[in-house]
Amino acid sequence: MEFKIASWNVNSIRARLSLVLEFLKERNPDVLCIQETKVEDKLFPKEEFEELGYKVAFKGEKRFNGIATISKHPITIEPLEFEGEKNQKRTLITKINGITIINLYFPNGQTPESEHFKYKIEFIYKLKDFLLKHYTNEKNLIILGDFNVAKEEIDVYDKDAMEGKIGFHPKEREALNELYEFGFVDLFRKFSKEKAFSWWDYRAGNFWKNIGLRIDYIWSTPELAQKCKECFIDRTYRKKKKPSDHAPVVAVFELEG
DNA sequence: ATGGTTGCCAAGCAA
Repeated sequence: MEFKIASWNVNSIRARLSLVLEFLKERNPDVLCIQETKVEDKLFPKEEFEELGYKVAFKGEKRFNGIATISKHPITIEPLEFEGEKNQKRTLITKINGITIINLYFPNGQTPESEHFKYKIEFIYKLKDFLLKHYTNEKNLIILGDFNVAKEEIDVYDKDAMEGKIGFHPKEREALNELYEFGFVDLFRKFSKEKAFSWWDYRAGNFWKNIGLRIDYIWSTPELAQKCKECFIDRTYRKKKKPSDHAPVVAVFELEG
C-alpha cells in the first residue's frame, strides 16, 4: 500500500485551518504532522478534520508551540513522553500502521547569545539520549517536523550571510548532526542534491526572492527509507494567500500489506 | 538585509 506522510509548521492551526483543509483534500496524505498549532486543547478544531475522515491527536498550550498528528488510520498515542521539552508542548509520539512517528517542534533559539538558545541545544541532545534509550534504528521509526536548524551549507540561501546566525550556528548544526547519527536517513536528501528550502521569512518578500532555509525534515530509519519512493517540499502552499511561513514536506512510502 | 511580517490577543513576545 502507498503511505503518504506530510509535515507542516502551520503557524497557528486556527489561522491556517482553511488552507490545511485544502491541502488535505488536494494532496490526500495518510498522515499530517502539524507544528505550531498555537492553541490549547479545548479550542483545537478537531471536528473539521474528523469530517474529512481523519483521526486527530494533539497537544497544545495557549499562544505558543503545540503539535498535532492527524491520520486516516488509527492512531495510538504512546504513553512514553519526552522529558527534555520541559513543560512546553513540542513533541507528540504516536504509532500508526506499525510505524512510530515522532512529531517535533524544536525550539527556535532566538539568538545564539540567549537563554532560548541553550534550551534549544539541550533539547536536541536530550532528544538523542531519549531515542537511544527507547528505540533502535532497526525499528520502523520516523521523526519529522520543524527542527529549526539547517543541516548543511546547501540547506541555506547563503552560507556566508548565515554564518553564526540562528538556525545555522555551528553548535546547532553539530547537535543536529549528532542526532542524525542515531541512524536516520534525511528523506528529502535521498532524492535530491539540489538547494531547496522549507521556510522563508514573511518579511521583505523573502519567499519571492527565494531567501530561505531548509529546516523542516522527515527522517526515517534505514529500512523504512528504502521503502520511500518520493520526498519533496510542496511550495504551492507557501504561494497562497495568508500562507504559513513554512511549506509542507511530503514523503511517500510503498509498504507491504 | 542593522529592516522587514505574522499570530496571539490586546502589549509585547516569539518566531
